[in-house]
Amino acid sequence: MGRERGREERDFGPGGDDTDCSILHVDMDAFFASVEVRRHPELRGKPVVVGGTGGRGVVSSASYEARAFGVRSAMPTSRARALCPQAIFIPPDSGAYGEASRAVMAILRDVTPLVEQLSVDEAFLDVAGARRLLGPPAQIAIDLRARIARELQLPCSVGIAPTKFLAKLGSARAKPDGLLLIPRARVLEFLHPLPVSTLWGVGERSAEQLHRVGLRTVGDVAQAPMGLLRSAVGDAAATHLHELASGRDPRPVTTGREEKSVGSETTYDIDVSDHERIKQTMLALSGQVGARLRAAGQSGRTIAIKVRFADFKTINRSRTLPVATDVSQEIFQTAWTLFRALGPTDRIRLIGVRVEGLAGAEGAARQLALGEPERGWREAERAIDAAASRFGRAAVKPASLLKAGDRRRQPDKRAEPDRLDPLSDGFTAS
DNA sequence: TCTGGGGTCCTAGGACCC
DNA sequence: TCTGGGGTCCTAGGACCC
Repeated sequence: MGRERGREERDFGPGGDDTDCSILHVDMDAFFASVEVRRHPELRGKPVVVGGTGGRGVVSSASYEARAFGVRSAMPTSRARALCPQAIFIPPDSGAYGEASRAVMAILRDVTPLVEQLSVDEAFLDVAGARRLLGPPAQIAIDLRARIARELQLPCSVGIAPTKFLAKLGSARAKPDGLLLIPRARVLEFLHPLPVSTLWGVGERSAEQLHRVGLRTVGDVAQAPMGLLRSAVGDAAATHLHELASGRDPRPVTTGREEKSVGSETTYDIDVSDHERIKQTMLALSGQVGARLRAAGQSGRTIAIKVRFADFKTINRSRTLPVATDVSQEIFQTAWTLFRALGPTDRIRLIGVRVEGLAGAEGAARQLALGEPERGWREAERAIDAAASRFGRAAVKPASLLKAGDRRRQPDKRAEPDRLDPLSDGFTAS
């Protein structure tokens, strides 16, 4: 096993022991922060925090300079400010990160079509088939890092190992801006001293359960009797964790995973009691979800809402329709019915709308053929989609989302519901 | 310090069918 | 007249990941 930061050639030359290490895990370093630094070069070397800057924001990404002060992802922005007041705080720009992500993934796919994208900033590659053309995996990783740095000016770390889980551990250990090869012969030596929380699928709760029965390291889990493991985390997880802890992980790198649900949610700056306000939010969220479904040519049968109360208690309610839909109006009507069924509520912090059980658009097509009443809505919404793609989403919106003043002037883009997508309950163009 | 928004997967109970 | 067990679908909750 060798660690590299600018010393790749010596540690990972073609003679390196990367026999049957054909899985690469590529993970961008402090991705959002790095993209911001790239477009604002004056920020280089400074603590940069990307995250919600409103009262209830959390940190999405922190540069390593900010991490030195203890700033971490998912931490409330207010805490990050307390830890590092001199940091530069930047609101997220998902469009920019998506664009950077596509550029990264394109480079990865240039190496091999066997790329499994895990999230916006990480992916697995199986380079077994690329060996003959591009050299041993370690060399491929070295070239890949160099190319991403040169063409995109973005740092990343790469793990190389016999399995996905180990490759992921490798990239984590190599950060920032490094590379780590874990040869098969040294897998257990690497794995067993690590804390149980390193295992994929072990979060705070499972770690607690494992600690409770005396298991603290990955080695402990590998050697634990299955009965004990099952009592701590349940049947399925026990089997899975025991495999991972033993260095086994048969999951292949797979391409083209299908999406299973599409949702949108929003947290209020101040908890809301007014159900009319909730209704407007649901209308807007349903509009976003419907628009994304239609853009993706998908539809789903199950409509789910999520409600988080002031005390952070969170509930979900769902209803499955006889026929899949991609119609915002139908999503909204179902969501609103589910909400009203709750009766009077405590103050609400978050509202979410999600469509699950996705299938291609055949469901929707069938509905169209049957001439069901949603047909009118679908056509109206398609017209809005077309207008929005020409003039922007802000140009078209449901009349009920316009504030009184907006009826006479341009929509106020800063007003919360106006950022949300149109619904067709009588739309207007501006 | 007070907890975002995008998701996936698992469990468990009840309904319903055979 | 009382009752088994398997399979599938639906709903709710929760853990987890990035």
